[in-house]
Amino acid sequence: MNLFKIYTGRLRGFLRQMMNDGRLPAGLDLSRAVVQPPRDEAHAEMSSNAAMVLAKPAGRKPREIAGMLKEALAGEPQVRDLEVAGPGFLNWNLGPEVWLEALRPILRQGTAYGASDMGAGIPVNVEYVSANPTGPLTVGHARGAVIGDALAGLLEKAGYDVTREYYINDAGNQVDTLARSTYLRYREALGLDEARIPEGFYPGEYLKDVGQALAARDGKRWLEEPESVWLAPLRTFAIEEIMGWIKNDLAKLGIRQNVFSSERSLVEAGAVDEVLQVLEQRDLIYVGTLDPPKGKQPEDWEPRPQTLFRATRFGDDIDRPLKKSDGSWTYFANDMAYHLDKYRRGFRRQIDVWGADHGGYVKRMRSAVTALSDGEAALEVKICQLVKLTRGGQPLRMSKRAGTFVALRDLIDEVGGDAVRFIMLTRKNDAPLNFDLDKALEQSRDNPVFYVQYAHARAMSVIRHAGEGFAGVSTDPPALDGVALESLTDSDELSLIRLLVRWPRVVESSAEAAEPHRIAFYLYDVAARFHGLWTRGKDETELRFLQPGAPEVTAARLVLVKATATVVASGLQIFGVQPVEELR
RNA sequence: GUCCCCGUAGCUCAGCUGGAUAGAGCGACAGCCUCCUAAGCUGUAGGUCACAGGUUCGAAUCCUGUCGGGGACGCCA
Repeated sequence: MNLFKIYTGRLRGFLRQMMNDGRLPAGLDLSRAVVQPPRDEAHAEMSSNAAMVLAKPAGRKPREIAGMLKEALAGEPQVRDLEVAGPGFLNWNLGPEVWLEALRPILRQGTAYGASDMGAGIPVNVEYVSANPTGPLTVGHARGAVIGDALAGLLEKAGYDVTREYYINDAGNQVDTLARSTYLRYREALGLDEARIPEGFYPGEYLKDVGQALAARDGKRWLEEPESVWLAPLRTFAIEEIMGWIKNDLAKLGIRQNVFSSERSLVEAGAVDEVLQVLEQRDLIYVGTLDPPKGKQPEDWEPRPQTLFRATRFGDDIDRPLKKSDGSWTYFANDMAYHLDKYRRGFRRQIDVWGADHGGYVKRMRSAVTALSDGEAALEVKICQLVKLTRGGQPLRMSKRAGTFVALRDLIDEVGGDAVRFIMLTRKNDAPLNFDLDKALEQSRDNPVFYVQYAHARAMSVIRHAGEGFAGVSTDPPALDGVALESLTDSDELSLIRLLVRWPRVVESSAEAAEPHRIAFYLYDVAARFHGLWTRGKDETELRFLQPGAPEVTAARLVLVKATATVVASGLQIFGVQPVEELR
């Protein structure tokens, strides 16, 4: 149920008729001819660009086509105030009863309202966070986590079959370094060494906890053993420990991924060899020597023949190495194996959410997915820009080396998971984000979490009041469903209704663009109109939602209030944020 | 040197994939509480959409170039 979709369909029906009876040339592409809310609500309630879009291919003047459409649409019983405007827009209004009736599905469907079948159950894999298991999550990771999870929720709402996935980078040098660093902390926990962490080890204090946990579990078991014995078990132990923290932090944000894929398991299962096979079959692999990188030149650069993937065939800038000089696979080779695995699990559409520092990696990975799937699968990459933490406008220094980086759990403890989630979604993923700790706690219009939650709480407050002191008015959805709505006539009421009715459209366009932040802005907009209406009731008491002595009016307004709360809750659900019943 | 992202009001940012007179918040200024939560609301001021070309009925949006900011550039992940 999406009014704009319905009218787009009708309009295209008329256009097809015109093509059939020769008033328009046959074979026109109608896909760009749509019915939308106009940019400026003052113009009309509905608007179509059809005449302008079709003018050129039809060889007719926009206003001429618009005129024909106007005539056709004039026969629709609900359409009124039809007019051709500007360069060829066709504008019209619907009778208020159409908008009022559109409120009912909101109450009937509850937070399911806005769901779409656009995705048609197509499987989509969204991979996000995928932080190295070498330390706790930072604020930077949180952004990718939140964006990825909200995107997954959005696509689900839009009818896709979404899998939420985390790729554990538990292979390679970094986790070996983790194991060695853990060993030092383990000795420290047993009182053996002063904790002086040499160069080349992870200095983070958090590893003390891992060392102690290990000592508690295994006692002195590893003390006399050589590295070759303890490396693997300590690595496993540390990774499991830290993944536990990570999952815990994610849970506090309401994020639960369905699948955790282990890089090491994939490699050990021979997934990289399969990649090589596929590449060889398609002649996409060769041994060659790369030119040294321009600009910042590594000191130890020497030309060396390497095993290369022909990424340039798929739009990358250079071919990419698959093997390190010690003979082990590059991260890229492993990652190819992982994405091949996702493809073989049935995902033709894959989305990865990465940090800004991986921007240079996008082309090669997209190339890889195209190559490995022979063009059947496509990878989209959402790059998340940096988060700048401030407090009262003053930047907080974040340095991993100095150990003063802000751990995600500290941020959550200070401002709460919901605030973290919502604020991280108030910017597009590819724009930098300022996160002000004071703002996140502020209870003002400046703080979008609060502002949107307040709208929901206010709505619920009205419904509570109605339930307490209004004879003849029921607040149950089934009872509200039968209520007459004609008394909703104020222009601000109708304007709020039109905004609520746009919700399914917002879901679809946001999902199509893979931009969850649009939901945040929409919810803010809904909140603003609701607060506005509320406050008008201060002066104009006849506009208050609850009208003693007028049960019909009160009931109709309760439908609107309930619908507002429902749409807000439906949006927050996509974000994994709990709508609050009241503010404390 | 190459590639990617960004540049919109004093500040922080939207702008529905090319539409009509470019919109919010903050800050500034002027107002609104006997009353469903003033934790809110209303109004005013503020713009060469970085710049220059191009594409077209129409450009903040698409293309090219320039300037400015950020990120990336074999054997880290």
